Amino acid sequence: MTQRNVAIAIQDSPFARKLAAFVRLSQSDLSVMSEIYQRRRRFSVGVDMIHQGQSGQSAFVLASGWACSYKILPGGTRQIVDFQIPGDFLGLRSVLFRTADHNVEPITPVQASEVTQHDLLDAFARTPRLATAVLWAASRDEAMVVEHLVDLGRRSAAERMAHFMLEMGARLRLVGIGDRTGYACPLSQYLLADALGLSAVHVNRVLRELRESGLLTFQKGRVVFDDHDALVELAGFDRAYLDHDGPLLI
Amino acid sequence: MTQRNVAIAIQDSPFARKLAAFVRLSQSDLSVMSEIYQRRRRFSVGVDMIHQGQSGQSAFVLASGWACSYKILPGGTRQIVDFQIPGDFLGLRSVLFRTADHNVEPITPVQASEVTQHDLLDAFARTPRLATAVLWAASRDEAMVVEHLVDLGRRSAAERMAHFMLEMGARLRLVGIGDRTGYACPLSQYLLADALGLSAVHVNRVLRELRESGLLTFQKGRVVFDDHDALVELAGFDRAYLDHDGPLLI
DNA sequence: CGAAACGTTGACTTGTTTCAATAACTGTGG
DNA sequence: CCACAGTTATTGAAACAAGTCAACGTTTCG
Repeated sequence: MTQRNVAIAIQDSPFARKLAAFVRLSQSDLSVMSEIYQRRRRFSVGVDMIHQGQSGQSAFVLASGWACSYKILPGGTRQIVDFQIPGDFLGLRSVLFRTADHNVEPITPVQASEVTQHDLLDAFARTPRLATAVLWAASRDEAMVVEHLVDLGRRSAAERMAHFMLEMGARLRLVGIGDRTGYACPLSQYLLADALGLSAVHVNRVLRELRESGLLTFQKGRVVFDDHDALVELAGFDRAYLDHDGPLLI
Repeated sequence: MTQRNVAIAIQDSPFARKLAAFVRLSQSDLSVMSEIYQRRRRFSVGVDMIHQGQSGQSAFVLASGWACSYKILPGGTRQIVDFQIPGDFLGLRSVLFRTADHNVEPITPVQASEVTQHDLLDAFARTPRLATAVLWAASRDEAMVVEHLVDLGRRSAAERMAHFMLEMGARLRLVGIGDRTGYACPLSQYLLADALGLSAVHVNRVLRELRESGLLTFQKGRVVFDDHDALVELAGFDRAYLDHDGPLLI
């Protein structure tokens, strides 16, 4: 494969497309990326990809499957901070700060490209433009975490659920999975509970409520928006924080 | 003032010290910073520094006073996402994404250096190393937002309060305000309520509880840690996410 | 086929909110 | 310097959302 072909291949990956939305990537940026993009690893459900408190952890670019990042509290309860879907970068902070402050675990079998601490710091030193793009993308992820924080702080259980389902739907559509009517969702009610700060029992009740009022159905691994507009209304969902137009830095 | 003196002056600012913790700043990085650091603006309580939904907003480096960033929900309730104290950078996302996805409002009278959209993008294009440092620092702020999210999702009202007070104490000590015994805190119980996802009435009750059990006293604008160790125990507070050692990128 | 994980539902308990009323501050103008 | 208005703090009683416990049904997978 010629240098040119490699560049073209990497340019079409969901990850490169995401970064290109922030910064125009040079030929050398792309070749650094394609180098990293080679190494693929597989992870099974239940095997931590990143482990809280450990240092020397790698970051990953998710190629297929779902993962979640979470924290465990002293009491043993956990809070899921975010879910990662194909194209997402994960574990950035665990590399930038040498020690992981959270766990990341696959929810389904996962394929991911490993980005070692050395890869990443090296890329930052040699192609600061690329570094800027990565951190810029991370900043968009932060907007999602903030929205999640608002969920937990000021939305009722039903509003949270609606907001969460809409957000995942919008994110999945951005990477070409799922459509306006719904999407395949591998999450258990326990995972939803840990993400939304609810008990699993209450998640079940809220889902029934939403189903019976004709807003949303989540059964057998599939989310169906029965009344998309009413859901948006209920959740106060404004997808502005997920979008932005064109590269900002030329 | 000579070029050299300017560099020395800016090097001593809390903001430069913060960035230098991540990346070794070059002479030209410092002069870009000192240029930006000149323009000081004052804001009174109640005057938005950044307004949700508006574009063309500036970012700021807080020189003195406290501010808070928050979101307003359709129902009129609000969720405070974070408080900013001297040395903090605020409004980064509102510049990176052209449109602000949150509000920022002073809690006390504030002095801040304005960083216009143009300044920032220009600095990013010309000194990508500086950009990396800024975004890296932003990544540490994200760790705080994540910890706050865990507060709201999985900690009881008393644990939240304890965790919040300890975190603010640690942050303030990092910039030389307050000590191990406590700190001056200009927050009202309403502000605490909007940050912790509680009602103001319940904030009052929780504060009483903590006071009566000899853990923490918050009265007349002063937080006193009556039993620091017990508080850390109650909150499950681990300040690791606030610290890190030495510049990671040389 | 059996075991384990996941989903569902009811009855009861708890933490937190809401409403309402009153008290203590803070700052401003007369 | 006091009076007054507005904001902030405090407390009680009642209402409510969500959690816990417990039992049972259903799916998934080795």
